[in-house]
Amino acid sequence: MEEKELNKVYNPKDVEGRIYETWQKKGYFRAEVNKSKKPFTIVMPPPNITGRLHMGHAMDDTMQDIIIRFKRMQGYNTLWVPGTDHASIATEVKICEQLQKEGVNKDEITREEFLKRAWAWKEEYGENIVSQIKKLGSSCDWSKQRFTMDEGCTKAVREFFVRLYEKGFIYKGEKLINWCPKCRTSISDSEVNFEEKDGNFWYIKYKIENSDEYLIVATTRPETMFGDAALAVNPNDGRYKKFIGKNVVVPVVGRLIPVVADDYVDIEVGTGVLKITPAHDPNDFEVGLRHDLPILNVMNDDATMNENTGEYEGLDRYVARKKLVKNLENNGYLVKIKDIKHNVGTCYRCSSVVEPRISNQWFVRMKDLAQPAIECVKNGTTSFIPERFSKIYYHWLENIKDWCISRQLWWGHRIPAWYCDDCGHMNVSREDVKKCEKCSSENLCQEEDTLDTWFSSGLWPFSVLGWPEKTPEFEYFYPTDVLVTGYDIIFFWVVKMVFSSLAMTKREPFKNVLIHGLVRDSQGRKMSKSLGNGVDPLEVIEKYGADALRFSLIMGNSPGNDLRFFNEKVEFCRNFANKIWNAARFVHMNTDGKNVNGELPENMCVTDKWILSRFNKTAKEVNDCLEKFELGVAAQKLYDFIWDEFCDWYIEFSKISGDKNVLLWTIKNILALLHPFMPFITEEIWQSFPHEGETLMLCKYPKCDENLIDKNAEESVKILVSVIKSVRNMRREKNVPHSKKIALYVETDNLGYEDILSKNSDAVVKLAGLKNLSISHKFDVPQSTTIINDFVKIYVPIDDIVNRADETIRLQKERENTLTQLEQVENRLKDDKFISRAPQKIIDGARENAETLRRKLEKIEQSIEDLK
RNA sequence: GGGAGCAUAGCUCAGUUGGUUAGAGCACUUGCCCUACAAGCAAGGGGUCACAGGUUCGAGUCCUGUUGUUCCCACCA
Repeated sequence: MEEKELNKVYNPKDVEGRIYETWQKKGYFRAEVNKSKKPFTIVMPPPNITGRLHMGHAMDDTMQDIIIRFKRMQGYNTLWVPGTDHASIATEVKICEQLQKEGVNKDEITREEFLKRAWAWKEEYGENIVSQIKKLGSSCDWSKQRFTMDEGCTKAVREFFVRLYEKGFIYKGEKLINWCPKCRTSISDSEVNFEEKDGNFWYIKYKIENSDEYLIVATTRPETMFGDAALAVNPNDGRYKKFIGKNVVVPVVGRLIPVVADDYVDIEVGTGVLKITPAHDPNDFEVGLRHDLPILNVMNDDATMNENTGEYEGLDRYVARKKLVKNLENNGYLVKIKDIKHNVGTCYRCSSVVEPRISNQWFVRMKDLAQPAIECVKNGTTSFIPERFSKIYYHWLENIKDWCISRQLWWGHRIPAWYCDDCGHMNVSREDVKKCEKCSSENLCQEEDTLDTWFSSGLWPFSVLGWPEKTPEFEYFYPTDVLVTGYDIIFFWVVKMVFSSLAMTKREPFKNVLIHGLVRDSQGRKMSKSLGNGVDPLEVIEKYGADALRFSLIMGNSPGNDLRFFNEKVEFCRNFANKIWNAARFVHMNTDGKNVNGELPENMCVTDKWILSRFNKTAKEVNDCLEKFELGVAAQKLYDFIWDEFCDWYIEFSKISGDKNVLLWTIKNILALLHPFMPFITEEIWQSFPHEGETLMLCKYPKCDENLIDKNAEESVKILVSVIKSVRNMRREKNVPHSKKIALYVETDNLGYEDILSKNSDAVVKLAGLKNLSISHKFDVPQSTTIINDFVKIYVPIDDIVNRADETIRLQKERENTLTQLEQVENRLKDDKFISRAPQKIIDGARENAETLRRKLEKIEQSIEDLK
């Protein structure tokens, strides 16, 4: 890139692709182990290979890129590892859909054929999202890109599984799990969403054996009756005490089951009698265990009724329900039907109603693994930002249940267990087993089930660095510094990474967890496919540019809070980019070919000193905010400084006076300070100025230089600005257009004020639209309007517009306002408690303020006097 | 049932460990092409910081309660 003329309007499309390619080609994103430098590591949450970039990713990746660019410019050896997730259920669903389109059913092809398709799918679409992430400007080390099912990750998964198994944390057993009949797999508790749906209570009579008496049970799922193992009542329920121990007849089915007493039964709910179906309800399962009840499964994988349901076998659960209710009604067992609303568990992937079901699955015993994960945050090894999310994290871990990790899917990490056909022994091993370790038989078959996706993504922060090998990368870059993710994924993912990491590496996976909210639509609704309200980040980039999108997702947003997405906001961020672009054009016009090198001169005028002071203060604030991950505030500070102080004031001043080296110095440092937020435009402009080094992204991040903080200069410019603003204000009040040049008399007995105003009179004349500026300690200007600001008294003679009566009224109003303010301050200063307890700094401030107001009041009163 | 967030200008949101007169963008009003920028410049109007108490010299900020609202967890008798 060479120096060249800049267009009048910034066009991101001409810039972004070209710059990104250069960055990548030059290898600026690459990180190598270098023990002489301090590492800073972020591992990107891997997007699903089924995914398309959405606003959530855009925000997540922008946050990470800002942090990583900041740290890179600070001199850290920064590594940002990207990658993708195989997303077992989501991808399997896609493959099945693809098959269906060809008229093929999943059971009609072999596992091998299926996997071949899945890999082909991954190859074809898996990189889509990667190219989209690049469009954002993300500076990840693409040479270290990983995939949760690549060789290394697979090795890590096996190592993790076997180690947990050997320590007894993994077991296989018949337990009640959530079953999705559509995906035909088990899913974990956190993968179930509860949705409120309309339903019914069916009140059904269960006759007591050899008696005319009966108990009435209210149920929402009558079809599970076939699996009833008992009725249960509360032992303290007087109504039913006499039935405890007796048998009842299951209607229609005719089977005898006992009435048991159990505290779980709530006397208040329903009829106070509960049917116990251990194979199809988690609570019933527990009750069943306590009373040693038989477990009778009544459904198939696809939620049709099974062989235990007689004539109902083969019917879908809802068809069977209808038929059964009819049957109950016809035979006089149905007492009544009540409409209710209740929460029904649904699959987080396909939204089908989940069937709780007894099943033989693999589990991780969580309790002992959870404890260190709790400790890790409690003792501050890992911190949540904002802190409040640690509460959610604790609550979840403290109430943790065993984790069902087996899935009846093909796409994923197949569980490394081999069953011996001869002796039945189960071989669990890191390597594929060819021979039974017990009987040496070679008749082995591997477990059909695969592992939950989160089982492998839980290892992500360390598996991507080479674990279980002790690679140099793992030794150097691990633990990572910060994880950036949304609050919706704390249970799914964050907790799993923490406990897995602690168990395997003995270290925390990351030092900080920066949590952000959801990106919502302009009405505050969640962006979703079904609502069709999603905004495509790529379209936004196309229209406004990546920098504008990035800035709009960050500015003014605080950690952990949701963000509403408005095109208008992107628009004003685009305008901001354009503002900088034009400021740069101005600098070029004033520096090109003029022997300006951007080195700060020895002697500077007050406005130069002022902008340097303001810049350094801003740099300090921005650095502080970034260290604390307060990206939204940092962006806001940059916006305010660049637009208000640099563009609106400094550039205007610089048209009159000031060293062009300071102008160039300031804009170049502004570009550096802004670079992590808006990487493309800052790089493009920086390249257009004379520069050292190849790229802005590897320049030193500006820090606050205390030597350039200049309190006097700031105070002086405050006076200039105040006078200029007073005049502009008066123009508006009196309807004097800027084109009408006016004479100005500034009265002050402060030599400092006089000095600063006379030295910068050109600036005041230009910016306030004056004919001339006179400064003295005393003026007598008849037929003039008088402005009294915090510093000086100003006379503006304008014959045709001054009206004595109006002037008096205006000044009296002014007097009232000032008086009220003065009273407030004086009251405070009269308060002994304030004087004795407030810090000296505040008291001094108040005194100074009172003095200023008093002087102002004096001047106003005198002016009123003069008008008489 | 348990927990958390939010409530600030017409709208969307900032507001650092409590500190003088509470900010921004958009929208609105008025005037401007002043040779970087009309995707702009200048100026202005608009707020009982949800309500009620409390702590404090001082509360948008801390504490308690109330109301409204959103979300998370638990839960399909």
